Amino acid sequence: MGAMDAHQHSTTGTGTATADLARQLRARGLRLTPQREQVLSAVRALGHATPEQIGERVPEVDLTTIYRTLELLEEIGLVRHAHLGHGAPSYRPAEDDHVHVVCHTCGKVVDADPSLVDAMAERLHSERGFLLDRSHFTVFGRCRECAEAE
Amino acid sequence: MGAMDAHQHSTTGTGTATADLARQLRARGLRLTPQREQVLSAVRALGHATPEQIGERVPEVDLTTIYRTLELLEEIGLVRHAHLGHGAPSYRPAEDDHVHVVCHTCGKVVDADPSLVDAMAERLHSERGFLLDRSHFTVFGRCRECAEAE
DNA sequence: GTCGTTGCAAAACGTTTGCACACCG
DNA sequence: CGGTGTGCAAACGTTTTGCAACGAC
Repeated sequence: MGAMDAHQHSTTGTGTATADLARQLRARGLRLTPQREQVLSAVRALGHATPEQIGERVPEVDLTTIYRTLELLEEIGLVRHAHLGHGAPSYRPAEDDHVHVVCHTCGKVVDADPSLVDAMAERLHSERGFLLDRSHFTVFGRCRECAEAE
Repeated sequence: MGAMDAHQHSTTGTGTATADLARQLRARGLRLTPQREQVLSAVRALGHATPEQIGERVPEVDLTTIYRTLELLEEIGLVRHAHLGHGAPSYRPAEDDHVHVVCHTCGKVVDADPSLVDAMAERLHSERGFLLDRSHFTVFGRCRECAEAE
């Protein structure tokens, strides 16, 4: 089991996940390996995952390789990461474009619409010429439940 | 050298930094120690600092104590921390209320006005009852200089 | 004198590096 | 076959923990 995961993320329009990967790698003179397919597949299946969680799902791939692969996949533009707390970063498919909202008290993570930061992005751009990276972005605070429980 | 730092942060209105600290500690049955005064003093003097940088400024205090003290000072509400990059967190006096804007490319950190996030805070609150913590907040992206250099 | 607090040593945690072998193209 | 990619082991930077001694109140 394991060879047949058919996540139909409509990435670049044409082609499956692996085809995207192969294309991007070839364009840079890099190689398509089973490990790279497996790690990308795991990220797509998990949605949000730390390097360690990915390692648990693909035990046959060494953790070192997972770190190196995630870095590569991020350069290629197939995955992204964000820091959702004090621990390890969380990786996800690049197509999942959203802003993370994390409760300091209960640790719950909610995905919010990227448009949430549009006003801020606009202001940073016009006032400072700063281009905000919406994906690498976490908002902390207290969720309704935790606020009420206090 | 060292004993005379007179940072007149108008904290709770009355009293000096140490008086604030002593009051807050006593209210919880905790003790005012030289180490706690020194660490708070260092944070106020440095403005932004990692635990290690604080340790360099107050070498007679053990790093372990610095970690424990920063945690305590944050609970008490006298300091705050934010994550400005992949490394160690940065601590600052609680009175310094601002939002951090960090360039991914050159690493430069700019302090922005807290009102920058007001629209987002308002929306999160009305739509989800979420109370945003403005101080623990970092915005990543690319600054004008780095964007132009590309 | 009590009990909160400290320093030291060691462990834990997440990540990176060096190197010989494996295998994609 | 050549050079990229992998696994293993070890180093690394940061933070936490356990414990005996210390000192604020």
